[in-house]
Amino acid sequence: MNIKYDPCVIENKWQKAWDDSGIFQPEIDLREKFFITVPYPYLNGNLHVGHTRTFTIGDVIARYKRMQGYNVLYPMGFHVTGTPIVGLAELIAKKDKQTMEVYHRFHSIPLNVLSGLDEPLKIVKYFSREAEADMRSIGYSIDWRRRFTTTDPPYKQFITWQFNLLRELGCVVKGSHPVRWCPNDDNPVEDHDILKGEDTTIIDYTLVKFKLEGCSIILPCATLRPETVFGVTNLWVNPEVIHVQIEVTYPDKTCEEWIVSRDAYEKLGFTDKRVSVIKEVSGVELIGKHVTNPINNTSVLILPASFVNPGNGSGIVMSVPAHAPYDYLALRDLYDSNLSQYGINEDLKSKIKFISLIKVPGFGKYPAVEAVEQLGVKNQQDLRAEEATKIVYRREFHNGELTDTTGKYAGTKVSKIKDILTYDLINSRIADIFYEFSSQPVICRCGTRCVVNIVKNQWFLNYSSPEWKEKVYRCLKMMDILPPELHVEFENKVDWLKDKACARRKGLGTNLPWDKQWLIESLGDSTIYMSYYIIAKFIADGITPEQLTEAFFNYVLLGKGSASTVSENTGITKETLESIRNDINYWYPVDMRSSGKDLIPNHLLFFLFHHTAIFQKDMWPRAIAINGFVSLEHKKMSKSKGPLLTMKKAVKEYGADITRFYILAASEHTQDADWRENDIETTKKQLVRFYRTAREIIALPTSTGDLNSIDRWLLSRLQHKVAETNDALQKLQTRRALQNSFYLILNDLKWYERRGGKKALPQLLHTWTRLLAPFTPHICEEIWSHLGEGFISQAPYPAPDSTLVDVDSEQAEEYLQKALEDVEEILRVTRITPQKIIIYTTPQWKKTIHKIAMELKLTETLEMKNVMSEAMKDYEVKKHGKEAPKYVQKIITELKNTTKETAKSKRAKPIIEKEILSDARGFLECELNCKIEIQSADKPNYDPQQKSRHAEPMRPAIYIMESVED
RNA sequence: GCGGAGAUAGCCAAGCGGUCAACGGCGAAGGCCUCAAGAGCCUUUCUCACAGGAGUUCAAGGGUUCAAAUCCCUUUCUCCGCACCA
Repeated sequence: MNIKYDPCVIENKWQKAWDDSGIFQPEIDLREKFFITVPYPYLNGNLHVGHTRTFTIGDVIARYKRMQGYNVLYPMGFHVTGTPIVGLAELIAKKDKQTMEVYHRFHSIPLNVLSGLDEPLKIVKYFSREAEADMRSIGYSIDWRRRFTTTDPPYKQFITWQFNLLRELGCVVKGSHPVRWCPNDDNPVEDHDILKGEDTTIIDYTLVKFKLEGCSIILPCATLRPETVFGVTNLWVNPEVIHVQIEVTYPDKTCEEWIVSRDAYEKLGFTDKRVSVIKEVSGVELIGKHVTNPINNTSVLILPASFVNPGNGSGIVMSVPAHAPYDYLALRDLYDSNLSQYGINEDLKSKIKFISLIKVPGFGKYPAVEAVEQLGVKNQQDLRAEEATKIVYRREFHNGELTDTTGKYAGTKVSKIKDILTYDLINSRIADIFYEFSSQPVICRCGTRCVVNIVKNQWFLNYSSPEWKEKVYRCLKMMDILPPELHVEFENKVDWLKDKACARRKGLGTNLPWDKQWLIESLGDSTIYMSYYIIAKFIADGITPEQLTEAFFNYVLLGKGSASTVSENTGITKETLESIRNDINYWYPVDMRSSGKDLIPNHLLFFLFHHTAIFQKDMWPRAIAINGFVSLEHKKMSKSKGPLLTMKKAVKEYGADITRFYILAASEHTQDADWRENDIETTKKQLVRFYRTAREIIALPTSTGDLNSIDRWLLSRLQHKVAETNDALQKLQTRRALQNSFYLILNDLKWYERRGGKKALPQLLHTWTRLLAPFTPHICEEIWSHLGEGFISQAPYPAPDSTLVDVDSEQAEEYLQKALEDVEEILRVTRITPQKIIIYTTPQWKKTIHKIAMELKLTETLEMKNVMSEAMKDYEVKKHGKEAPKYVQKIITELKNTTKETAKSKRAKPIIEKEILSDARGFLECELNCKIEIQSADKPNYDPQQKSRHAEPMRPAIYIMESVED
């Protein structure tokens, strides 16, 4: 072995050896299979340390399972479908400053190469080559024969088949949905295209149609609480605002006349209705008129209110003073004002009767009134009005129930009513949906103010279907989710998932087979592609896209039809077809999908939905594992803005094994890992050290003779670490696995060497190297090449060997460590320079009592009198009859505070203290730099300070003689 | 707002009813080794203590228990997702 640890040399060597031997290119055999996948990367940049974490976890499990004897398949592909790559090409083509800067600096792309990446296909080609090189350079055990890109023509055939099938199965429906829209670009606005208002969401208001009395003109009111229509006492119109009377044409050609604000008119232009202005109407004109509440045909008055914002909703607001503090306040403010200018002369106080429609604990009939009074809100401008509103809305929503005022809806929970009522109102044509941003304005990068647009005739995957969801729940029930606490999260997300638009206009991808003007949305085409890895291997052997017919996929993936018929139709030989089908049967389903936590509410969900829709139960995924993100020195990474650390750069700087080790040990499961320069430097030192230790052990001459206690101790301790590591890996706890397989073993090794151990080193290394192989495969191969046969990647993974567990030696060492610690502590506290130290072993009578107490603890009869009566039968104890009760009392208190299990484990064979101390005398003298004498507390030769009294089982007494000159 | 995760010593982070003053790592201090540096090794790192001890801790407050960092309740704070974007 080379003296110096040179990661680069070792890693290149073994990567080549793996590649040449094809050991990561599995074929069907008699072994049990294990199919593990991670989400393929999206290629709008180089792979970074975030990918590194997810992919390395996948690789560790793949390697672990392989060493456990499974036939493991770990494949990889590339995702390029969608808009970001197209967008990136455009940005590069026009030499966008930030893009060039980020991709040059953070993605480490030479400027001359970068400027050439001005077309999507060039980007795909460049990054897929880089990504494969990166993943090879970090030593992933990937079967590269199965690699593909989502725009490959054969893959498109696969997607085409999938979507045709989904449509046949009734999973695809047509509909429309609201999106953020830039009228200038005439396009939906994505998050990164937004200049202002990124956090804005689209809210769906219910638009209730009040009819102006005496004509058919409609005054629509937008509300988030449609149930309150039962409590409307009046409408609010802003007298300052000029409204418009418009003609509204529905898709079914029916026409209505509405009066709304000008803003609302413009927004309506982007809905599924056609609108045109008839004339302007001032707010003042409307005030004082009456409208009919469509829900109960009551007549309500229109009143003036300056708070009505024409930019929000329809510009006309319904007033529910019983349940809306603002409405109550506005009304109260009007009580004393003169409204005769609007032709209103009646006394509002007596005319307008509040209508209660929600019953909620903690409030009486009119929650709004009560809240306003409790908080002492003065008027509409008072800031506490907002607080009152929040309190009322929240309580009503969560605990409220509708009263008899609402007729057939009485008794319904407020939290459930919105969907039901809106549906009913729309059906009877007295309401409509009106979309609005949650906050204004939303500005596109081009500077234009965005609107909500309804994209019409869009294709949807109907994830909201209860039957489909039911299948997914069933699938989840059978699955392992790691960490298990996320199981609930998955179920919640399934519940929450609604229909999802699955077609888009822009980007790379596969056309919707039955409506070619649409492209299949990029998450929809990444749901069952794990099965395609199995087919991909055969496609590489020369099958053309034209041969990949629907019948082909139906046969190989679903087992429908027969090989001979498909062979006739496609020209693919029957044997090939059968062997593809066999491969599918063998490898599928996916045994584990390991992924970052960001993919839970989208990709992983769709992964489950599509599998349950397309495949039979036995092909449904078996497990999902989730991991967290990686940050850089506490800062969030960003592909497009930086900071970013690429996999390439990390491997180049530190080497594959160090990078792998570091990222795996940095954190567990869903917790985020923070990449720190300083920490990875120490990881480097650790591996250098491991290498050196291994080299030294290998160079050791073969030792003979029996193992000593300390050797047995080392090997015994090793078994616990092996067991822990295996357990951690089963649960995908890479951090815990490394803590045990590396740091804790290293610490044992330090103690072992300090104690002068040597004989067990080769055996330790033999196990240790294999234990670490999944994490740091290259360095382990290198060491293994001096230890064992073949590749360590194929060597058996260590399992705990119970025959090597040696409780006695572990207890002996614990005893010794404790004794040493005690001496050191005394020395520290007293600051004595010792001349000689006498250690007194436990007297026989205490051992006897200890033993009796332990036994009684196990039978739950640990009482003073029981111990005493039993102990006093012993002659030695009797001799110490005076001291005995005190010791018994002490031991009882101690044991009361421990569990039975602990007591049991401590009860193991009583150790021979004298022997342990005598064996370790040389060691102790050396450590403490003075003479050590061992005496028994039964009859000490020399005990000037009566220290021997302190001796107890597992804890000797100590007397330190001070050096005279100090 | 909804849903999820979390708050542990200077920092990262384990523990999730008794073996806990609390694994492990980093950082810091002292010592050994060395011509020296680095590496390595040992010790210390909540407070107090010249005999192996004692005291106060695990976001805050309350509770259950013989026993709580660990279980229950309340409060405060942090992070993540909430979609048509991969």
